[in-house]
Amino acid sequence: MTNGNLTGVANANVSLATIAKEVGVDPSLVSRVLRSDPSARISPKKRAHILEVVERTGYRPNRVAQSLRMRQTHILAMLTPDITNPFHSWLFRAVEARANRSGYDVILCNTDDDAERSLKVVTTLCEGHIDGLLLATARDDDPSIEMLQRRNIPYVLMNRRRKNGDDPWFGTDSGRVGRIGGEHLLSLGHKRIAYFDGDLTVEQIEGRKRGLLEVLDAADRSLDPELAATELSTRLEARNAMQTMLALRWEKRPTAVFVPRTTLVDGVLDAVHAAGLTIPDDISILGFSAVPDPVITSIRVPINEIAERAVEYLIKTLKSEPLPDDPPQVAFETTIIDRTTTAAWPS
Amino acid sequence: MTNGNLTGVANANVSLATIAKEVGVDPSLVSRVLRSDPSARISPKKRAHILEVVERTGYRPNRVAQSLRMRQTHILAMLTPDITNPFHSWLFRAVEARANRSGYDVILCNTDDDAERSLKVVTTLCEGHIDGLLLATARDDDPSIEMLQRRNIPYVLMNRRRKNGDDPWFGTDSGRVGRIGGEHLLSLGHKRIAYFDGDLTVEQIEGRKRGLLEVLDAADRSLDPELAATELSTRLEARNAMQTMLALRWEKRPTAVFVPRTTLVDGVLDAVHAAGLTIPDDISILGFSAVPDPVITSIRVPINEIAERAVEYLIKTLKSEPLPDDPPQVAFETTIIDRTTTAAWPS
DNA sequence: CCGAAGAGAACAATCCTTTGCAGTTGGCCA
DNA sequence: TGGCCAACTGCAAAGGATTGTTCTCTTCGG
Repeated sequence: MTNGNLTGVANANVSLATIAKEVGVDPSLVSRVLRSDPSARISPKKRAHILEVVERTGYRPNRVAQSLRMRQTHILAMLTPDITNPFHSWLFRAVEARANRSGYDVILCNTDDDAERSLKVVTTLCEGHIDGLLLATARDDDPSIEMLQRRNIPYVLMNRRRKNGDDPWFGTDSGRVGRIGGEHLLSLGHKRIAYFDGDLTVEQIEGRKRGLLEVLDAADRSLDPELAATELSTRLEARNAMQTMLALRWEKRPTAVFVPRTTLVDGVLDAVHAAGLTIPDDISILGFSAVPDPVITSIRVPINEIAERAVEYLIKTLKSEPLPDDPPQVAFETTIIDRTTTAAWPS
Repeated sequence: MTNGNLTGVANANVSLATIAKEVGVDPSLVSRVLRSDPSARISPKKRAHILEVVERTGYRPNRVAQSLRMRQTHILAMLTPDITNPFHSWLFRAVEARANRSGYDVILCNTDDDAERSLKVVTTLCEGHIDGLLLATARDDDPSIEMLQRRNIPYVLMNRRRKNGDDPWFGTDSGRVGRIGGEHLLSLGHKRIAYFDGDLTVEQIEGRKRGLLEVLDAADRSLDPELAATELSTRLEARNAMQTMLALRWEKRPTAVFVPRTTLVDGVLDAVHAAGLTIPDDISILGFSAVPDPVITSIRVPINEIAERAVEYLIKTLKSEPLPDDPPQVAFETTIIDRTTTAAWPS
C-alpha cells in the first residue's frame, strides 16, 4: 500500500516494524524469515509475503541496532603511522580487501608515530563501536597497547612489534632483511656500502640495521659512519644525505646503497641521477618494496600474506573460534627481487 | 566496592546501570551528570559521588547504544579509487585529520575505480552505521551516487565530479590545470610537448587534457599523437611509454613533458634518467602534486583545503546547520611550484 | 470425544543510552 | 496548617533487531 509505486526506491526509515505492520505479523517473525532461523516454522505463504514486502521497500537491517543486540559491529580499525608511505598504503589496501571479504569495514587512523595521538585515537576506539584493531604502529614507548589489553579489545600487530611483547604479530624478521641485503651486496664484491633508514627507535628498523651489522661483522667489515644515514624520513632528506655521500672524495664514496625503506628510495635515486651516475655500473642500489613490481632491485615484503593472516587471525579471535594452526606470531619470508640495479663491483 | 583495588583499570562492561547501581541512583541520573544536562539539578554530593565512581571504573559510554538513540554514529566513510596513489593517500590523510577534530572516525574503502565494487561498498554503507560519505571516486557511469540520493544519505564529492551533476563538490578546475600547464611550457618556448595521463573517462582527467588542447589550439599548435600517452596507470607503463618517445628520431622527440598525474611522474623520470638525459637542459618535466614539497616543478593542488572544506560542509549538512557562505561547489586555485625542472627551450 | 503433539506465530526481554514527564521531599509563605 | 514552589530524582518509553518462551490453533491417534 505504501511505496507501492516506488519500486526499487529504498526508504532509509523502513524497519522491521514497518514490514511487520504491512504484512500484519510480528517483527520477530520478519527477522526470523530474513535470517532463515531454523527454529521457526513459517507458512510458505506468509514467508513469501514477507519477502515480497522486504524486496519492495528495499529494507536493510539497521546495523547499529544489530550491533547493540549482537555485541559486535563488524567494524575493525587499523592504526597506521603514515598512510602516505607506500608501504603502509599497500598494507592497508590488502587489509581492507581481506576484511571486506569477511563483511568488515575498516576505520583507518593516522598516528604520525606520535604516542600521544595514538593513545587518543585508541581511547575513542575503545567506546564499543569497533570489534578489533590492527596496529602497524607498535612502539615500545606507546602505551596504547596496554590500554587495549586492559579494555580487553582484540588486536594484532602487523609489521612492527614490541621488543618484550608476546602480542599476536604478523610481519617479517627484520634482522633477516638486514642480513640478506648485506649478504647480497657483499657477495657482489662491494666494499663501501651506504645505509639509509628511518627512526631507529622502531624495533623493526633497528633490527634491520642490526642484521646488516652482523653480516658486515662476520665479513670483518663495519659500517662507515659517513655512509650511514638513519633517522631519515622524507625523499628530500634522503636526497640530501645521498648528495653528501656522493660529494666525498672518490675512495670514500659508496659503491652500493642499501635502502630498506620505501619512502627514501626515490630520494637516493634523485641524487644519483643528479650526479649523472649510471646504475648499476657506477653504483648499485638495493631497495625495499611492498609492491610486487618494484622498479629497483628490492627486498620484497609479502604484504598481502601479512595482511591476510593478520585479519584472519583477528576475526577468528573475535568469533572465539579455535586457533589451531595459527601461531600468534609469524615471520614471513622475504626475498630479493632482481631488477638489475645491483651488479658486481670489480675488485 | 567492586573494582576498588583496580584503580585505572577499565572494564569494558561497565554501563550506566553499573555505575547507577553502585551509587544507588537511576541510570538516567548518571547520564545527566555526564552530559551536564542543564534541565536537571543534582545535589553536589551525589554528583561528586557519581563522578568518582565513573572515574574509578573507567566508564565510557557505549557508542553503539548512543548511536541508536541519537540516530548518528559519528562515523564517516570515504571512497577512494586507490589509496596507494599518493594523491589519494594525502587526501585521505587530510580528511581524516579534519574529521577527527570534529569527533568523527573515517571508514576508508578502496573501489579500484570499479563501478560494481563501488556499488557493493555503498550498499553495505547504507545500513545506517555511517552518517555521511566523502567520495573521491565520482564517475558518470557509477550508479552509487544515485543510490545515496535515494537512501537520503549525505555525501560530498572531492576532486572528481560528475558531468551533469549538481552534487556538492570541492576540487580544482581540471580545465585550468591543463591550461596553466600548457601555457607554462609554451611560454618557455617548447614546441614538442609530451602529455601523460590516466583514464580519460574520468571527467577530471579528460578536462585536463581538454584544457591543454585549448591552449595549444590558441597557439596554433596541436598535440602530436605520438607524444600523447594516456590511459596509463602505473609507473612502469609510464616508463615504457616515455622510453618509446625517447626512441623517436631527434626532431620528433619531446622537449618537455607534462604529467598531471602523480602515479606516472616517477615512471617518466625513470625513463629520462635511463636515457642519460639531464633535466631541464635536455628535457623539461612538469608534474602534479598533492604534497606541499614536490621534487619536480609541479602544478599543486591544495589538497588540505579541499579536504577541510569538504568535511566541514558534510558535517554541517549532517547537523542540518545553515550553510550560508558555503556554496556547494568550490573550485580551488592551482599554482605552479617551481623546482627548476622546466626551463626555456632555445629556439 | 478427549488429550496431546506439533505447526505457526506472537510476546517479551535484552542490548545501552537518552530524555520527557512525573513523582517525592523539604521549606517557606500566607 | 494548607498550599505551593523549588529542588532533586526516578520512571518509562524510545531507538531497531534478536531470540527464548509462550500461546493458540489444527489435527490426529486412541
